[in-house]
Amino acid sequence: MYDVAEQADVSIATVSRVFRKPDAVREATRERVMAVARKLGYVPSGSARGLASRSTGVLGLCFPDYDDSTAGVDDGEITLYSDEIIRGMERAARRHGYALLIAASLAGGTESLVAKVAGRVDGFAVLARTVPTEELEIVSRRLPVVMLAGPREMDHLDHIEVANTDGQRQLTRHLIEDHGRTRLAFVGGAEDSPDAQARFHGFQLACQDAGLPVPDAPDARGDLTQADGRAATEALLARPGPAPEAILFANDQMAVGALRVLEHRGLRVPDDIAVTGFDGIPLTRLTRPPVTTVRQPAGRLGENAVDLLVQRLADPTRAPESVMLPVTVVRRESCGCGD
Amino acid sequence: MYDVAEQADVSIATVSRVFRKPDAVREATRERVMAVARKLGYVPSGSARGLASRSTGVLGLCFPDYDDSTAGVDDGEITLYSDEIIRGMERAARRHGYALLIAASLAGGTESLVAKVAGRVDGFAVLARTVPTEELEIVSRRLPVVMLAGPREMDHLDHIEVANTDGQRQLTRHLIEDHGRTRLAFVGGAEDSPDAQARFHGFQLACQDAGLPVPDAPDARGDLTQADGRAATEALLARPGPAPEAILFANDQMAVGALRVLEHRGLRVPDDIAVTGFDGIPLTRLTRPPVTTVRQPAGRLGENAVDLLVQRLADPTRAPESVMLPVTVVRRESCGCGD
DNA sequence: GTCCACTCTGTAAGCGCATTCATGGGCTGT
DNA sequence: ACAGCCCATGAATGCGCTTACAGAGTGGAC
Repeated sequence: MYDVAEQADVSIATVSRVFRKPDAVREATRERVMAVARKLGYVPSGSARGLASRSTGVLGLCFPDYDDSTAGVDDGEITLYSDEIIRGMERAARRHGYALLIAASLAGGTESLVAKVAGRVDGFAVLARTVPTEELEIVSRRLPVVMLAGPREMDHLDHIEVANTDGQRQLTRHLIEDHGRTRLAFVGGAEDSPDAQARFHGFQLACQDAGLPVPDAPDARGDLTQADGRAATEALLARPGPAPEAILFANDQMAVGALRVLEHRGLRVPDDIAVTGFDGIPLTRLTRPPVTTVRQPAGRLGENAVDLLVQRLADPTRAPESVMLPVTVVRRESCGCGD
Repeated sequence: MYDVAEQADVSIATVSRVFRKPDAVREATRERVMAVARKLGYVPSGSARGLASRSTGVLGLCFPDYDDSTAGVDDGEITLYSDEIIRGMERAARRHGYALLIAASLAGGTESLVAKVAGRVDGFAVLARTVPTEELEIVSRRLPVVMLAGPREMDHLDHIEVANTDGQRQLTRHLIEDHGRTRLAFVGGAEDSPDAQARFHGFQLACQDAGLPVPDAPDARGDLTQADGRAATEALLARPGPAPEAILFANDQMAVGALRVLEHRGLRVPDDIAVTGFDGIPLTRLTRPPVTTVRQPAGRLGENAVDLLVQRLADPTRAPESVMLPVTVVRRESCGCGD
């Protein structure tokens, strides 16, 4: 910048103005500066600007590394949930003039989040359970943080969640009322998965609504993978007594896994047994039969996150907001609906 | 930082050391500082650090916004190519201690890339044709840039591409030699799509290899969407003379589109006519029949990009490198292979 | 011709941190 | 007990930019 100023025979302040508020500089001067800048290949330092202006123009997103968890064994088979969120955030951020900094949670100890993201952005979003609460607590005192999905752990943060409970409740009701299934089994996720919990709760509510017996716990649990879906299904079918008329899974991957087991056993879906999932991953529409599920608006999660951040940046005194994003029951063949 | 220093009764230099080189500070001091930092919720400013240390610890990625182009009409049906690249880069970047800044190309004029990304990162990758060459030219004088996919436009940049030509050539040879198809039709992309061009060229080479007539241009073109795939297929079938024994598409989306048309017309795939795609998107394995295609290693594109950047950062004098990533022919039913 | 009101540009003071260099204190060895 | 060393720390400088603030020029109204 100093070089540009010198060669254009102006002060660095003017160079700065040319880029920040071009209107404040006479046209002749501006063009002269621009020309020199181009010639010299001037690239303004984001760091310096950030330092001087106390804002970086960047928003952040922290998400878990799915490497060895939900990713689904079948390589790249699904658009990962977080991919959609990233995309949604990127779009929205761009609209607002921000860039997006992303970082999967790193094993690198406490320093990680703070050093990697918090110091470089004007605000950021965190996928629930990605970052230790304590650390969030600290960081959120310095800059806006919005929590994505999962329950609201810290009530002074903005927070966006999807209507897990309501979605599962609707889906269950559909099974009961529209398809007359009453012998239902629910396959949950790990006990510490809030989403899976909420979905099970929705299942409970629907049972209650219909006057069916309300179970205390899922009939089986799995780790949200296809393999666990298969295992859970085997387990359910091995139970004494009549087989369930429908199995509701806490997520799609498990439901898809179940399909294979059922087919293998000669059980027809949905005639002999209905199957449902949750999440709305693309895979569900491509299986045979296509799986009835509940679609999560992952992209909108990201967009809303940016909106909240931008709003809070504009007015830090706003009251923390908690948004509940609606979900959509997607009826397909696996529950008995035509396609 | 000044506050922390004051309350911990040390100088700011010591606070800095506690975070940068903890070993250089006596343990007692270090813990005292850490305690105060935690108490105060100290978050080091990335900008200031970047300024002082002349490096940001961030790598960047510029990619086109697929909003209204390749995205595929079927909402979220595919893992977008760039999603995989993002993921690959993020992983690799994290391994090397970098964070990732992403920005889809923005309509915001020339200022955009430079202001948004270049100034904030230590180096970045660009998906081919995302950024005007001239702008890249300028920026690449200041920091490492690696070009992803597409032909090598600037020979002083590091560059990674996938073996489009070779892949299509192999695939075509497979069709000819292993399935005995000789009446082939190729559906290309837009004329200014280097990837599609390269693939067509591979097709030409294979024809030549086999002593078949070598076409000058694709038999049809489309915009890489399913809709265009359908249209192209209709067009081909409407031509006078015998129908082709195989249609090779420049990408998967078009091939998938074709499947529907063929089924509708009562043509069996692959018995009456073989179909192949290119890219290896997940969708291809889920159609009926599954589509033979060529898988692109998108994730590895991203990882390699980071590797190149890191290497160049370590040694700016290295000679520019051009990496060609191998692709894999994935044989499935649509070409006549068993599944 | 004078004075005022603008417009455009320059001056200078930081922004929060890393880092070099100097300094002081403790320790070793004698 | 003293010289010599090293380790831990502090003081000071600068990274490249933004942004009041002030100053210089320009034009118009009187």
